[in-house]
Amino acid sequence: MVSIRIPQIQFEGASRRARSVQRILSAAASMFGDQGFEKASMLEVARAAGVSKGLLHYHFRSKEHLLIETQRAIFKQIHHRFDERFRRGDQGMSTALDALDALWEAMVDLKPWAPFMVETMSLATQQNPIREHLENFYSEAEQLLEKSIRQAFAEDLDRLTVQPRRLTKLIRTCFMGLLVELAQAHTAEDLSHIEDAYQDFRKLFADVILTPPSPTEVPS
Amino acid sequence: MVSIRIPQIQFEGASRRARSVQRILSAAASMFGDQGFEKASMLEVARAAGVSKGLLHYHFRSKEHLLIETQRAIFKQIHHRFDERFRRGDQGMSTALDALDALWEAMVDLKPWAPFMVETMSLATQQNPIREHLENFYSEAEQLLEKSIRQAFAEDLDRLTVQPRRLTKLIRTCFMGLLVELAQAHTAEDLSHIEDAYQDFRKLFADVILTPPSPTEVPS
DNA sequence: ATAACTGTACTGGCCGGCCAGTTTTTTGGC
DNA sequence: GCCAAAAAACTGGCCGGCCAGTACAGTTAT
Repeated sequence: MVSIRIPQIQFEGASRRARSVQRILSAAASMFGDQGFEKASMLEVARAAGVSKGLLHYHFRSKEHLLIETQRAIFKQIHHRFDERFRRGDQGMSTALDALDALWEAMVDLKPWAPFMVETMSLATQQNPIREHLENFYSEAEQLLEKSIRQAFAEDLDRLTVQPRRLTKLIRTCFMGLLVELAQAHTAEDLSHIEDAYQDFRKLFADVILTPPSPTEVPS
Repeated sequence: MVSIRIPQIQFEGASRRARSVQRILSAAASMFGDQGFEKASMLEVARAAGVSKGLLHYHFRSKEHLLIETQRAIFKQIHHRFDERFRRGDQGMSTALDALDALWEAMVDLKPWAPFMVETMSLATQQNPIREHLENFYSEAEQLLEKSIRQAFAEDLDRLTVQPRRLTKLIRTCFMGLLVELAQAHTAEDLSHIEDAYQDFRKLFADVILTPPSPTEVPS
């Protein structure tokens, strides 16, 4: 039997309905991440959530709808964590690098969901009826990222060597890579390597994107 | 019916057996990439390869073995393309950046297999009997990358601001991200954005990793 | 003569969806 | 408060279809 570690996604409503839905969504993210969408059965998800299989179809039209709603919940969670870290300006969070750190910390916090995210990344590349939905989520996340970047870099716009749009794509790609690595990490050593990688990315951004080499320096 | 575009993986043996195996492997990579490993059926793979279902089980013990062999063939292909680009020193390919370009070009050449690679990345994060095999492939690829990096940077080792081991992880992460983006790209516009992202990565590496900021410059 | 290959038929298991029936919660009249 | 009655939430088993794998007798290429 697979380890059943199910961190809760969220606690918004205290109604019976809301609680059940949350438990199902959390279990779904776990099972879909651990076993893959196709391999994980509705019965297993139900068992992991501690409810009956019928209830899954009562709250969600189909297995695919369950996946979509799970994805939606995870993205909501990411946005929430990101806002929480970044918006609470209690530590002078104002520079672009702080925003980057906020995003990274949100991702590390949500590491348990990384395998599920990678699964959806794979599903988004395949030919299936839910691809459009998944792409929309990623597109929305990218727009949020771009907005945050423009906001975070507001006071440093003139120091930027790369336009915000292009910088968004670059950071998106970085975090895609980091997400995959996070999902594959098993040991604490793996994790520290990934943390190193992030710190290197951070340094690259700090040195080149924000602070272009002094103009007196002549490139080869 | 799904589009059946099946670029050949390889043409090494001209024997009937070899030809059949190649066609099956190519079809498998296509179908597993398009539909996912679980969803794609052996019958569909057989049809796409233009052979009978029985032949699949004649050459491969099981569906999982077919996946492993497909993955092995793709990695072989990547190594081959990389060597082809990098080793043929007909254009003064000698610097580390040229090696990076060679790797990138190999990946772009093999873009049709990107969805399959992403699928295996996802499978590698999940709990299933083939994870170990997939991880081994990725581990071997990383070792090859590190070897190439040490070789490519041989004459610039003293200019490096990051140790080769750590640089390897960083580049691995970059290319993981780029691979995911490649797999999701549909339009030529998408592709050009990804190409931009690579060029930005390249510039970051060129400016910071290889050419540290002049020591007179004082960081904040 | 041997290896490669086809086509069909069969099986054993799994799973998504469905539904008839049960339990819990809410509602509203008193 | 209290108690039906209605509504919502929930259960568990059934069904039809799909699919990996097997078996095998016959066909084609080397």
